[in-house]
Amino acid sequence: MIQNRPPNPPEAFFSFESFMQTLNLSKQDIYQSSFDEKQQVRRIRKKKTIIKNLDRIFGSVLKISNKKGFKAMSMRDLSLESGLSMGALYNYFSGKDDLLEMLQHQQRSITGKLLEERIAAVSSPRDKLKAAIYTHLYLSEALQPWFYFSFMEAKNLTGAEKEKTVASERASEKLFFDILADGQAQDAFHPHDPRLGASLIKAMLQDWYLKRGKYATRSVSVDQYADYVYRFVETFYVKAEG
Amino acid sequence: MIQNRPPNPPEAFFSFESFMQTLNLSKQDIYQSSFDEKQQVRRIRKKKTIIKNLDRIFGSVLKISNKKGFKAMSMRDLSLESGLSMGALYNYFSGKDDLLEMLQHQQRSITGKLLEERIAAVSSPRDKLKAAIYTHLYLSEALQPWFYFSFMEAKNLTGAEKEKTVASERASEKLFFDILADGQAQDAFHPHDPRLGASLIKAMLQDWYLKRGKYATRSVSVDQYADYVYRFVETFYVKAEG
DNA sequence: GTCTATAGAGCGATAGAC
DNA sequence: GTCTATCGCTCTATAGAC
Repeated sequence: MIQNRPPNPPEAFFSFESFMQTLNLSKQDIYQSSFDEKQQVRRIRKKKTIIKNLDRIFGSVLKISNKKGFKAMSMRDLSLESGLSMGALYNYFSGKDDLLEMLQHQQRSITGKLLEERIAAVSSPRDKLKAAIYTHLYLSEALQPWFYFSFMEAKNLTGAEKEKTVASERASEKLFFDILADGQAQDAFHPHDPRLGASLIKAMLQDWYLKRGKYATRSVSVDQYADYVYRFVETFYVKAEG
Repeated sequence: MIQNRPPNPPEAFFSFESFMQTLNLSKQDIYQSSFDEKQQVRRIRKKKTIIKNLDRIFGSVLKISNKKGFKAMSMRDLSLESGLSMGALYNYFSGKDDLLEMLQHQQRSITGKLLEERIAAVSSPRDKLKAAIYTHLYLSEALQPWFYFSFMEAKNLTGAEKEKTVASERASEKLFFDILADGQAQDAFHPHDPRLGASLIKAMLQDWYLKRGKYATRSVSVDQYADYVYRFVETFYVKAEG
């Protein structure tokens, strides 16, 4: 088990359990820094309080919004669900818009960071494809309410938030596009249109967080799903080795 | 072009253009019969008026709801968008609930009817798989706003409507499950788990109507998409012939 | 005792029912 | 057009950690 300088890809790279450890660290960092960055009238000093309350707030926003929509969520709903008073809530954000912005920003930060890191950690097109599929599924498993929220609320966004969301969406699709195109350039993948391919892969990844309940009912684990999706994709794109 | 007793599958079975002719007939029938069935206080006699106005109403409901959600749509919005007065509107349905019910009922009727018909028209597992994929895509292309609406509003439904929607969703997944399972039983398909397979196929079909704008921007036609999806699925499931 | 963090009534604006 | 319910948000007294 204990091993120095793990090979490439490292052991347990394709296991949800070990993925979660990495994620939890990132999440705290991002809570903290996103709160520091906005130099608003800040009266809260204790790091622990900030993280604890932000976690409650975001969790409650997602819970309520995923039931009845962000727009239909009142601040009183949020106060009730989170157990924080109206006054307390407004110490953590400057308004409903700001709250939405924070939520979106954090999801994008975590997702982008981890996807990039883990794809960069491997080298062959085949490994990159596998890493991208697994990591995306692990992320959406760990942060399912965020992913669901982001999808459902996307069409209600306006202005800068809308643009950022669209850009982020495009970037993650381009990531798969690039892997497929590189694989073809290296003669490792079959020459199927990588643009449509990237869309279809994303569609399959998306189903995991949009229909999370269905898969839970059927006791399908994220690792089982990832394995099936990867084999499906591999059969179509990856040329036989040797 | 003119041909007696077309073979199985008939010519132009896999072309969106010819599919549309079948659909337009079905749609009129269903408008008419769904309106006749509900023996409410009916003051409208002329068939032409009924179809014309129901089409306006449903079109408007979908347009507004797909922008801001069905719940957020007021009857005033609908009156404005459809060009019908509040009084006129209430000749066609008894309230917002009833309107929703009619909309859902019609989508289910058309979808179920055409899917069944067209799958029954072919016999081999391979043809059935192809017919199911193409027909589902053609349906969601022709009725994109309906499909989008149904997906987005699903979580806001209650009671009997919710149950019917869930049942319909399950039925269409089972349809793909059965095709895959039959194919395996006949030794025509590889033995990959048909349950997960049905889910993944549905996920890819779903992307067509959820991201319709994206594919339009890229000038991907429904026939191109259908071809790609089918080849993708075929590679994984269908055994080489001979 | 000091000061951070919270409580929750209250304000003005507004959207929807009638 | 009116009227009410509810919205986002603010204000300031005070509870409680140190």
